[in-house]
Amino acid sequence: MDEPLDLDGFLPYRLAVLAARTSRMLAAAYQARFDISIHEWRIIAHLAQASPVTVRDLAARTDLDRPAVSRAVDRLRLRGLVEKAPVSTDRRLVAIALTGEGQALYGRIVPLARAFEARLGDADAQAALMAGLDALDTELDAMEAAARAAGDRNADQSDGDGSSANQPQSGQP
Amino acid sequence: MDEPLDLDGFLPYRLAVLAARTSRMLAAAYQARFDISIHEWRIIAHLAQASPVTVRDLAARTDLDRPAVSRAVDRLRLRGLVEKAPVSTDRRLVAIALTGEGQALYGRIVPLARAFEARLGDADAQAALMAGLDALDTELDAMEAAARAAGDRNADQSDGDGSSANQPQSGQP
DNA sequence: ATCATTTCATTGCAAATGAAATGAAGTCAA
DNA sequence: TTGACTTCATTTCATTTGCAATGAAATGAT
Repeated sequence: MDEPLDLDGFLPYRLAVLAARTSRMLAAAYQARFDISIHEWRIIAHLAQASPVTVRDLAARTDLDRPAVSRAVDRLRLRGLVEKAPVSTDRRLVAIALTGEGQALYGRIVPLARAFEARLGDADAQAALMAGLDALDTELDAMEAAARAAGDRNADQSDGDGSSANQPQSGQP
Repeated sequence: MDEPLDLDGFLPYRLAVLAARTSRMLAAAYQARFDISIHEWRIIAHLAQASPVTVRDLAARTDLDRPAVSRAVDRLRLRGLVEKAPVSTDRRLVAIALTGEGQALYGRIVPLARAFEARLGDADAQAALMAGLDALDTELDAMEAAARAAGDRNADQSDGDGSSANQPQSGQP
């Protein structure tokens, strides 16, 4: 090895740090006022968009693992923000939806989220960044597909549940 | 509120999900083989670049909070990968450096990291994404500076330690 | 129909994390 | 010099998370 990695020029690192920072700053807009964690907000936002949703689908859509979703949903349920119902066609499934109270809370947070996003740069800059992220998404999909096609043992092991969780996500662009 | 937020078009969300996914897939390249967590890798990578470093500076550079750094460093120390030494000029400080073993491990992971990055898109695409991320970084800095200048009570509270941790980071471009 | 396998949501366990607290050391003002 | 205040790394405490396990339900093969 000739030179240490230059972290500031290393894309995965740069992406991770800025994403964490962005999340933290957005969360600052709603956490103290509404006592909602990042995971909980993400779940609420998805439920507001498509409802009811199963744990499995919610996990895929939010890029969270299923225990995390299950627990976050239970926390939200304790606060009357979401409700769960069995699915008659498949008794394994649980249908999760926002309550009226959850909808109201969502409506109060959305303006904060929009205002925050508006400060991240003008429309052109944001469009450019989104295009870059879309391209990255495509590359990651390709990498995962290649790993599956190769039947590579290491990749199979490390992708494990992640691969199956991502599959429906890729199917819903 | 007229319409629910379109999460796929919401930049902070898109960024968070792709960053998490990227990190997870990169981590898959080294976690099973070397039993190194994402935080630990980040710390090792920084120590390989600049050493010795204090917990404070390491926390700032890795965008982690100080307890997390302190603990990760202790885990790495238990494995003989890093060492700690007091700083004679300021007894509060602890100087952290990679051991020979830590350097060797770093050297084995770097090719994996580089190979992973190379698969994230061609040089032009990556450069465009990095440019977008740099612009975002600038916006986030500006937002934090504005919050501090306004002396806004809410922003001060939620930024708290984060602001002071980010300060040296901004000063080392 | 039976049985093997897969899928689902939840739970258990151990480890990690975040916020607050702590005690030591340093800086600054009077 | 003393005392107030700040900074540092670590620890405590409560909570969350990740992985594995679990039991129920569904699917597929025979």
